[in-house]
Amino acid sequence: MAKPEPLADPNAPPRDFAGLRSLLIERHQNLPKRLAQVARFAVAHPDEMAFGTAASIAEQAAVQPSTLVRFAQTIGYQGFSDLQEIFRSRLRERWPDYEERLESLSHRERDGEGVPGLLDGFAQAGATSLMRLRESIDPEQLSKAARLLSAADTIYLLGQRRAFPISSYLAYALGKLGVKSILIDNVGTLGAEQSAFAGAQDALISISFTPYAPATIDLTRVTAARGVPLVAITDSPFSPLTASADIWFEVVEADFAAFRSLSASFCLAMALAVSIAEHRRGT
Amino acid sequence: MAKPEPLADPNAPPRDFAGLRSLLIERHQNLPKRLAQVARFAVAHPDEMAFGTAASIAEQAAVQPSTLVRFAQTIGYQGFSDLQEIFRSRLRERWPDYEERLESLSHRERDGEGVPGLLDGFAQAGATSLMRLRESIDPEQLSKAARLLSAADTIYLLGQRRAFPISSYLAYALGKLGVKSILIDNVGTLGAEQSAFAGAQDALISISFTPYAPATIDLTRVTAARGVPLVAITDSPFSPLTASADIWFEVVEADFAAFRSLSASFCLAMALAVSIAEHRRGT
DNA sequence: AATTTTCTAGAATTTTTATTCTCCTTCTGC
DNA sequence: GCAGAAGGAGAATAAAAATTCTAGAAAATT
Repeated sequence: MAKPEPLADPNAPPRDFAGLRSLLIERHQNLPKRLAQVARFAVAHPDEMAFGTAASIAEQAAVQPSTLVRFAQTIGYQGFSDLQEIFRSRLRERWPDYEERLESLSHRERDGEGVPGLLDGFAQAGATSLMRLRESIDPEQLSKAARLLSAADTIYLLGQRRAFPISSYLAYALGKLGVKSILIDNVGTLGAEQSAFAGAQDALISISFTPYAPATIDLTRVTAARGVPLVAITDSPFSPLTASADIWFEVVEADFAAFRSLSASFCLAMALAVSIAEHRRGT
Repeated sequence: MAKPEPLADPNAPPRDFAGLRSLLIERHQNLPKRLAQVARFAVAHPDEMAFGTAASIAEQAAVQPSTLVRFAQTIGYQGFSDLQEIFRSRLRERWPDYEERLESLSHRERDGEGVPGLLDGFAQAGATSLMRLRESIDPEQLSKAARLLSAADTIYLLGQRRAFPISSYLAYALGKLGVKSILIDNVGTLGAEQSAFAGAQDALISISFTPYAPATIDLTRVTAARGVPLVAITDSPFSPLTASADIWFEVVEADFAAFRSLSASFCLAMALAVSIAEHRRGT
């Protein structure tokens, strides 16, 4: 063992931002003048530390670029780039990859914490999705969609595979709200027949996420081409649904363990259903 | 004026993220193949665009680094670095902190009016449900359920009306995870026939909430009576499902505008599905 | 089908950026 | 106030990154 592995090295620098931050705060007073200066700057402007180049940061912190390197090395990192990685990771919201997850999952399982980790993970993904949804949906769009849909005689609902739970839920909710709707469930591949009588006086809600189910795409296209107003719920502006949609919503769901949440999509669906009913009542 | 100032140049590329994003969405279809590919990647992974180097981004987007430069120049930027600056500025601008947002979520309800308030309301209900779920589910129960279900030959899935989205989602998720399952959708009231071959070597997941759908109750009772192990997801200890269940989970969903959230139920379903698969893999 | 134009991959080049090194300055302890 | 050590500035170097260039492939046009 000529080269001791830094597994539990107490001098090893922290790999996460929180740890680094407290380390800087703690050590900052017994650091040489310039290095303390850098430490203060780093704590005060973590964003700059993440994005800037050594030169630009040095200028703002009023030190030499080389001082930044010395600083990083004094703290215990390999160099400035190594240190910067920590600051960048803070802004990266990305979940660890699937493999890494599974790895840690099976490790924690031994300590009797495996399964609850799943529950927490999905709960977290769901909550994140809901937060994002609130920020990304334009109320005006929602209002417009509700107006368009409330004018429809019958609302046709289309969603296959992963989107099917949402379309079937909409059928349930609209029914309860007294709004006439037809669920195109494509049983027996009768989707074309189920949607055959939709006309310009009706409307269609199509829901599809990557990888877009061909049935949804095709049925949506032919139905919209017949002049049926279309509201789409999908996950990208490049989705095949957006082209023919009168109004479309982009819902980006967070994922965990390779499974995307559905919380945000359901939330939007519920809001849509209720606001259609409100519009109808107001008429 | 030898050098015209690009003040109101219509060809000038946007300097803010929102503008860039819509520009990409708009132009992406009349862009060459590779450049369109980059546009899609950029919209889908803005974080990567902000952090990565040209080489790393190129690899992930499956193009050449030089293509990124061409892309940036085609859009109107000086080069890749110039373009990247936009993506970075987005992360610099505002980094919303989680607590603050949660706070605003619970307070905004009061001054919510009409349609936008709906979205917030459902988001809040969903988030609340998820929080409660994390606290109320006993990890040990979940683990036991996963063990029981992973021992089954075929997993039968039953849920009607409001619970149907969940059972149909489970059919999708288990399929993707390579776990044999059958969805008892009761089409044509053929539920009894669909579940007829379930035996002691199989298992049943029944999902039902107040007011419990008669079809779910009846089918569950007769199937469980035949000795099929039963895991139930329901909303009360007094639910008609609990009596015959080997393991049951109580999921209490928050509601808004007379509609109960489904977030927690989905979250539990996902956790259950993945942990069944984990158990299987471990065997 | 032929020709022109546009587009792309990959190598070559230039530029930018981090790091190292040397020499000078500033403290510290006696 | 002097010797010695530690700290710091700035030039020099090495590494990495972006950009440009060129030949060839693909697409569009005639």
